[in-house]
Amino acid sequence: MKPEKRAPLDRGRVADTALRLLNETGLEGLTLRAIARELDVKAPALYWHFKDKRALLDEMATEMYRRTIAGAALDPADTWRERLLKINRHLRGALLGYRDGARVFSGSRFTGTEHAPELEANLRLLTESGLTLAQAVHAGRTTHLYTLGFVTEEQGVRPFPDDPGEGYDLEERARRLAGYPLAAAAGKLLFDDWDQQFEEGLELLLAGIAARYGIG
Amino acid sequence: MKPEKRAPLDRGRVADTALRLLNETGLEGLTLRAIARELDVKAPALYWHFKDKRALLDEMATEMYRRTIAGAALDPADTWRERLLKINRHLRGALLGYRDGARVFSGSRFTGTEHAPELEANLRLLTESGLTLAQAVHAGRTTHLYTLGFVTEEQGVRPFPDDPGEGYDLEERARRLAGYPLAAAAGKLLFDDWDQQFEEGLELLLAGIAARYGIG
DNA sequence: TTGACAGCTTAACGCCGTTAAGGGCAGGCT
DNA sequence: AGCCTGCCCTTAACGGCGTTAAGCTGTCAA
Repeated sequence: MKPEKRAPLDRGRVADTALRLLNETGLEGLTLRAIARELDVKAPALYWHFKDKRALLDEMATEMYRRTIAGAALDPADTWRERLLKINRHLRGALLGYRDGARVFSGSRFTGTEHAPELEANLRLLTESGLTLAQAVHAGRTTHLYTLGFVTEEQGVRPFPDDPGEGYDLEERARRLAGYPLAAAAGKLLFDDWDQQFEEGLELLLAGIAARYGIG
Repeated sequence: MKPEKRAPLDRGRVADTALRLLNETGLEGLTLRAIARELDVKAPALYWHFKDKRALLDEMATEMYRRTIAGAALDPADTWRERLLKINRHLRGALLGYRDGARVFSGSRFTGTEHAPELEANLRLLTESGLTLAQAVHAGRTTHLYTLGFVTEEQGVRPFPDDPGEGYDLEERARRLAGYPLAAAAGKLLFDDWDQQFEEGLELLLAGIAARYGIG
């Protein structure tokens, strides 16, 4: 009965395992020791593959991005509108797929240049739709940062991807805000139906891009 | 020679001191021991005033918000456009006033109901400008989350409030992105002139609100 | 057979948030 | 005067964290 030798690690396997573990533990509980245990290894072994924990988190964010664009199926015949919608919906979907996904993602920097082809394609599509390069950058970045801000908030209030409900006591909130009728009434709008909230914000941005940059 | 007795602590003094210290140490270095040392006290003393570190961070965020609206000078005669501009510019300014300000702020929940009057006033102004309550909520929330996302990114790239420059090597970036001319050219647009970038995103949102909700 | 080097372990360091237990000191009651 | 109560803080310690130093093991080329 041999001890069933483990195959040697590599950056990819570590990042994959860490991403899987993230959904069980959350960012707080995602320790190097826990990741190492999952890989049947001791914590300092990870330092052979990553300079430090930041580098591992960066790799995780990069992998999240890889999976985002892999599932996106970008059609070169998209209109600028469809493209911006797709990108941001897929980004939100990918971030929601991991507990604390938005916090991990927006705290990290990509490790390689794998994001470049997609960025290039998007900029090309937007400029060919009649935007200047600067306008295309503004449009892409503003929607991107809105999406990050939105999902960060969403996951702050509703930490678990599959959790249907609140964790946030709306009744209690309404009681505290008696005397502020509009603010109180805003509660169910603010903490309900995240999908529709997100879509509405995107629509506002797209309408603004169309109006301000004069494209259809 | 008496040991010059210290006045007893309270939540406010602790939060103030922690906010001041935040600018020296950053969020990573903001430990309970460091805060306690600054207050001439030992770390466990803080647990008399706060249930745990989260509660202290929440109080810090609330104090940041208090200072934001204190400096805002909201005019009841504002148009909806001026109001949304003011709110979000002031919010960004306040967040930029602290190292990791956006991360502290968006990871926290307010401790009281002090934000209610301002929220109520803003909703009233927006609805009186011709928006439904739901539209007002969408407009306010979308701009708010854009601002949070923007400053989070901004402070991630440029951690120090007073730091004029980059920390981000644009030349090296351009070299890596050779072969992706649009992406490469986007670099100086992306990492330069943050003020103007922020304003442009706000303008997109305001244009979208005006267009989609049919107000002037 | 030797040597180099990749890939891992063991041991330890200093720091973290947090808890348990108790000390000092003010003010009111008897 | 003596005592009690409750506030505000200290000392000591716990388990866990990221990280480093040093050394062990196996593989493979010379």
